[in-house]
Amino acid sequence: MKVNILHSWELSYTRAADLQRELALRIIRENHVDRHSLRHVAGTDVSYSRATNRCYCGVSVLSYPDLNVVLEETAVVEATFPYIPGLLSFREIPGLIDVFEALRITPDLIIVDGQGLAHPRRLGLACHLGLILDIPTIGCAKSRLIGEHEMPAATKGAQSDLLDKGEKVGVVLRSRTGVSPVYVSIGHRIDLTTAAELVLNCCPKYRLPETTRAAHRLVYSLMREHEQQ
DNA sequence: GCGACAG
DNA sequence: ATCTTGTCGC
Repeated sequence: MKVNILHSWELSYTRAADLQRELALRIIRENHVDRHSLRHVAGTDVSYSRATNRCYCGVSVLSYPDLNVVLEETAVVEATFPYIPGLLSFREIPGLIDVFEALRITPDLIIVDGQGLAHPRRLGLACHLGLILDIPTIGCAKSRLIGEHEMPAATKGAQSDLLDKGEKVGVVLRSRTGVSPVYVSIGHRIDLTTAAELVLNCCPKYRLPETTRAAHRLVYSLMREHEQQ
């Protein structure tokens, strides 16, 4: 599919942070997802090899609402940008761009493994990727980057607000009864209520969305065969 | 200065 | 994320 690169990926911390504040102004917080015409939901993930300094990137496209894998694509690139909290997208997106350029389907929605709006400058990985692909995205992270919240009830579906400086930037969602919650925030072209609802619909059995689980299996097995471990 | 800190 | 086996609990 077509990808708008938007900018360079070799930046200093200050330049990258400035760029994030600038790009954040372009994020569309209104819902553009029609849950009734939703057919293809994608999940992305990246695995790293400490030994070879390589990134294994992948996307799994699943049918919705039955959640079966219909198409997958991968890419292997050298890691250039280091992991810096708040700048994750500069580390992971270059490889993901390769993946989406090779993908023969344009997903209706992407659930990203990381934060969206729940970011210090309101441009987490999900927002950044959504802008570049111009596709609705949701950030679904396994742990917190910023914000305060109470713990939601232990029952699946329970949620509590994630607040940062008084702004509601996401929800802490119990995607499965009795396990630690996930952090959901909007990426691009969707609203928080719809985002939480769709993430829940993608978690019929486990804590993480089936999209994320499929993408994780994809890149992890790819790394294993490439590294011969 | 100190602690926090997606993957 | 990765380094790594078994083990506690529903």
